[in-house]
Amino acid sequence: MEPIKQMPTSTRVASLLRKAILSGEYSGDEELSLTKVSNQLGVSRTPVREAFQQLSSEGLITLRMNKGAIVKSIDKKFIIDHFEVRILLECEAVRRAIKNNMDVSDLLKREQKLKNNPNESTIEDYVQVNQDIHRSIWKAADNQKLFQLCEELWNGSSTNNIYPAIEHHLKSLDEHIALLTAIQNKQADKANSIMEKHLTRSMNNLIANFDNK
Amino acid sequence: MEPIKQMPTSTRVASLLRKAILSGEYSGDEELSLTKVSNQLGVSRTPVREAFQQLSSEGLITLRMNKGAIVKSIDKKFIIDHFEVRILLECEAVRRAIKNNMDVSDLLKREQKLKNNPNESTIEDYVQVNQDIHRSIWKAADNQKLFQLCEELWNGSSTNNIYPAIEHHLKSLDEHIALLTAIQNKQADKANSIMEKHLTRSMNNLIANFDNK
DNA sequence: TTCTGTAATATTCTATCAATTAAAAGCTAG
DNA sequence: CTAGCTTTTAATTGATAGAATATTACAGAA
Repeated sequence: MEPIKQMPTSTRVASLLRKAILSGEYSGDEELSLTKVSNQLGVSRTPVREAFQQLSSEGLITLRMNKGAIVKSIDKKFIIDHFEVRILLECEAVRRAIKNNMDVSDLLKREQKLKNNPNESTIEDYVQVNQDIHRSIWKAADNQKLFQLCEELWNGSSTNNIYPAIEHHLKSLDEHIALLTAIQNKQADKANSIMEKHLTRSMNNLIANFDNK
Repeated sequence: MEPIKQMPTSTRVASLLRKAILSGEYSGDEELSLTKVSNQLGVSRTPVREAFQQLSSEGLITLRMNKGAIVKSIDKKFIIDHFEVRILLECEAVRRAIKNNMDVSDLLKREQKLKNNPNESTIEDYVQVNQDIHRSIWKAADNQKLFQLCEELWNGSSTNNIYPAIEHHLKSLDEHIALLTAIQNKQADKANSIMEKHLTRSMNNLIANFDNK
């Protein structure tokens, strides 16, 4: 038996609420009752409190002294604002990764493998390699703060938490290969442009999905 | 008697620890004991825990499951990384502020007043107008996420928390006037360049101060 | 030396107490 | 009798302390 490594309750609660907020289960400006959430989830109030603070620091809810929390309304502008910053930071990360001679050979191999054997791969494989590529780029940029913010924006981006649509990942595959190739050839401007288009497409995908509800 | 509006304990503790960490009172990779801190400050463990999470989200400490927290080592690279991202974001904010026709007349008046009456102004006045200028620019950029991150970086920047040196603010005064004027005249590139120099000077100031200890 | 079991120590979660806020009932004045 | 203000009351959050759980250190045996 594998001793399943258990997440802390506060983190679990935060993930749950994050998912719920980003997927639109709470309407904007709705009040989040601390006690209600704790009762619904069957946990104590303390971990829920901690989850609230976590989400507050991510900008998904706002806390008021002695008055509880209200959820930010997730509208079109929210998504655009989010991705504009993501584009700014991730493009900078790509530039720095190229300057630091990032090694992309392993990632390229994995992407090629996915491309050649599309039927043997699960959706989780795509998600995993997708995340690995982005994380590797942030890492190669060699700037702790930049890495931290990229990760924060990644987690707050509903694309990865909610709708890992298969078509989206298939299109991303070609973009990723082009991106990695550009990095390998040290074509900074080209890599930059690909990254921007890649993220813009993700954003539009999300907005379209958002408008349909 | 005035009913002083009290900050939550967790926020107070977080401020205390943030100041301590940024000013180098804790050596890098030092373990922070939850119970010790709570005993030292004479408060319960819960608010300290919440403060830890706050600081963790700011990247000043790292938490490990059931193993407590360790403080990030604040070295030269930490400061450089921090300011490189700040420059990236705040320069983008300036560009957007200009595009959105930011109104700088009030801020310009306040700066001129400070410049003309240097003796009637306290250090707090400089700090206040300094913060107001930057915040106004972020606000005028009209991007919630960008604003949030700029504020986060501002708070995590030791310049404002620790050493509000008077000479630094005097030099900043001229830079601010030049910056605001450039914004008023919609000279995006110029404003950008001024902002970058301004922040770089802050950074170098901080590094010099850091090396002296 | 290496592995295992026990003890100590620190963290995480729960339950209770205290303080603040919002609302409802009651009272006075017009 | 109604409007407006005060007081009381209900409910929610903030803080504290104790119970449960996980990790680390150390001692003893293979």
